[in-house]
Amino acid sequence: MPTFPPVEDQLTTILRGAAQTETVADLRKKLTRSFETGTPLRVKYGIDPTGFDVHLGHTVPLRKLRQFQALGHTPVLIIGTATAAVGDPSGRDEARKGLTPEQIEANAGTYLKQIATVIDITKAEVRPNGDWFGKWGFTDVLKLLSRTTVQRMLERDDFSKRFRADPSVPIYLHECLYPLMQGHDSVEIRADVELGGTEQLFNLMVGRDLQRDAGQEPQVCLTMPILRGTDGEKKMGKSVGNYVGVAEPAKEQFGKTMRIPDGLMREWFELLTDRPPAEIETLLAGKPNEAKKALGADIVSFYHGTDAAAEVLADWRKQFEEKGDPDQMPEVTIPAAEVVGGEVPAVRLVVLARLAESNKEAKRKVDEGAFNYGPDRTKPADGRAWVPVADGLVVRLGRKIVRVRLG
RNA sequence: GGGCAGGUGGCAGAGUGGUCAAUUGCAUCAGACUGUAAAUCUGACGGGGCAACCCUACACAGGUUCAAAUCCUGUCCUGCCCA
Repeated sequence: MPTFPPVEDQLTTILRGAAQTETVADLRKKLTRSFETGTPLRVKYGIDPTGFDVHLGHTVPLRKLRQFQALGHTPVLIIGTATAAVGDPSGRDEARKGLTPEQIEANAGTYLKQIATVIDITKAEVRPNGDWFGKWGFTDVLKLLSRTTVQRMLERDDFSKRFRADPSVPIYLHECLYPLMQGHDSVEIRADVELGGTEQLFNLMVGRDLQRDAGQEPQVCLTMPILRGTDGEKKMGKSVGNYVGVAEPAKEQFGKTMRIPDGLMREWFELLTDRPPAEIETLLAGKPNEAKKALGADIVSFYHGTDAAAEVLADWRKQFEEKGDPDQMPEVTIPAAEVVGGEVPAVRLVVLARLAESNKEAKRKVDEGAFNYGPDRTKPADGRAWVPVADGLVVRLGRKIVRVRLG
């Protein structure tokens, strides 16, 4: 029989960092029973495979799931293969576009791999909700729909905002199905606890209702604060482009972290690292730059290991504090045929090195003095000037830096 | 089904026959300053060309015109009101 830490200790861990818990009393009850009977709680977290990148925003609830796992409970991951086709309206001011089955299928695989960096997926249950919704007939859908009312749907903030906006923003009927589907997932897997961001509260609560209807004990809904993205304003998200992906290279993760506004550091430390509160306070009281480097190193260590973090940090110092070149930089191979007499026109070089998307842009950047090359950071006189190119030449444009290989 | 209002660059939102590759704000990129932060200032911001100029673009398809984002017809889509 599995054994668990004392109930009150578990509660302390679980509630740390949580935004809202519906309800703590229910949670205590479930934990107590679990402790007494040696039965792990089933902790649900759902993710819709709507893109290729799992980002740090997703990891906030995932890290909570990891804590549950560490305490001995069972994570149940719902891969929203069915729900992704609908699109979650939560926190949205417009409809999401549903995805095609092919896209969903492709995304689901890469998602799991990325989620595995946060929780031990071999000891978790992974359930695509297409497994049950795929078997549904129209009468099943009708039955699910009859569980709620238009009034209750309109109560939710996302919808009422869209409804009242002038001009109003469409609310499609299928979007109303989403919370019901998510709620039904809880019935299927008999969830004890469901995790989500604060904007998920409505959806999570629907699960409670549906479970009650099905004669199950309602799940505990645990919401985590929403992580703001690199811009320090908006919720981290794919569409806004303010995210740091868990699968990104160490250097990217570190660089993006260094560029977040200072005011965001506390939030990120608290939601993305395991640092004890006292240490966070000490770091934040010190030099912001040092604190941010510590934050970046924490994040990189988690996904790429401490060695990678040390390497990235060393490169950072080299590049920005000693104004040199980092050891690690991307390489771009340019065809030898482009080189005439050992030289290439500046604009052409910028394009070939993929530092700019078009000749126009390349020319502009060269004219702006954003481009330089070689150890002396030579700037060409203008876009037409010929640049001597040898294998291994380092070229820079703004903060982008690339080593050129001849091929 | 009927009436009305709309669909413009990543977003918001001007533009109602040539002066429009399209004002402005946000976002983005770059330069200066810095801690690759913030704030501030400056510049850029469809593609090809050194350039004259050419090509593509203002929901989609046609049409009128020397000339269309702008006018006409049809299609698709959205909102509001009525049923």
